[in-house]
Amino acid sequence: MTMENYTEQLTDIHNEVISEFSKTLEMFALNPSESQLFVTLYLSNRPMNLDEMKEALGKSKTAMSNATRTLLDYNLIERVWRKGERKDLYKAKEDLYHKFMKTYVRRWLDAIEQQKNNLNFIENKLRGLSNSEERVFIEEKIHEAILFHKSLEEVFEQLNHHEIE
Amino acid sequence: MTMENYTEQLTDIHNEVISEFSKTLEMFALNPSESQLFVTLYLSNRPMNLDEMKEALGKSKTAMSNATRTLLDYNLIERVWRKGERKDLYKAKEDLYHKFMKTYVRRWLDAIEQQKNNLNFIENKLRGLSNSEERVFIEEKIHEAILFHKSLEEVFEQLNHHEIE
DNA sequence: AAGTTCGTACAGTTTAAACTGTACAGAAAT
DNA sequence: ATTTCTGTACAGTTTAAACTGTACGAACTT
Repeated sequence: MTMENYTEQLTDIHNEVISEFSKTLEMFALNPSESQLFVTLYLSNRPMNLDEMKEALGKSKTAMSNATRTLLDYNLIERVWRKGERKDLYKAKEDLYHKFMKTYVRRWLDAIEQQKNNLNFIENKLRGLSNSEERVFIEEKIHEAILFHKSLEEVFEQLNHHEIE
Repeated sequence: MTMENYTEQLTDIHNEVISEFSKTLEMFALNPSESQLFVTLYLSNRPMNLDEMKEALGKSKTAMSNATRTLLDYNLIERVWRKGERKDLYKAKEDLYHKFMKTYVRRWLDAIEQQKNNLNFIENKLRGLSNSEERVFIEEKIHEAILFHKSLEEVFEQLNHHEIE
């Protein structure tokens, strides 16, 4: 096998991993650039700067800048300092599974809690109205919806405590 | 309180519930029409036909037709027969939480499994290549990614068995 | 201080998702 | 058999997300 062939095959595999892995990450409300960038950093044996990312994914520098910021927010990557290096460097965080679940589940739970609170507020507003068949029916439905949200919260809380073997 | 005022307030509450509850459902990869339609059926005390849905949500009949089909696929609503009624009638399924989690988690798991299998395939392809520092490094990363997928599968499997109080 | 370089804000473009209106096939009614 | 009605396929439009290129402030270099 020639040298060109070998590195070419490695590059292919590299791209295939990005393609597949990022599909999973996109399921967790990351957009394509964010997902692909994370996997790229994850597969890199050294930290990368914006220009290298841009080169690696064939996208604009702005897209890379935005994606890094989101991934930093989500605590999935970190900035790395290196002496004499002017450009910002980033690497994927270690301990992928825990970091990922923690961040993801947290965002998820926050959103669900918000909606649950709003439903509670609506329920209280409804209590101020006088009785009617219609009112009682809706009240019951809202109550059930709130329980549904509570169940979701409960089950996602469990994800936070689930240990990887 | 006048009668107009009363029903108006009930309508407001109705809409607020649709607004809030559908946000939660949208988090589970349902689109706006599907989410809103589900909540509408959920809050209705009787089955609805396409024209009633269209009226209730202010959207096109085509949108309602598409949304019902998806919700049927996801097993979240069911068709109801009524004597002498020509139009198709639909209602939300009972046992919201279990139906919802089951469908959702199933779709989720199927997708993750697919990507895990693809990563396994890539890993095997890599094994065919001769050794190098680069190869060993990537191989390790792919392996870790597969374990990540396995953990996700495991934890989502648990959701299927989680019981509502 | 003047000149570079870096990251990001912003406005504009492209691409994809959501939605609409029309037209039509199949079923029901007359 | 003809007409009416219902659900959906399809093509086209609107709206939102993703992305790009330019411009510029801040930080660094000379």
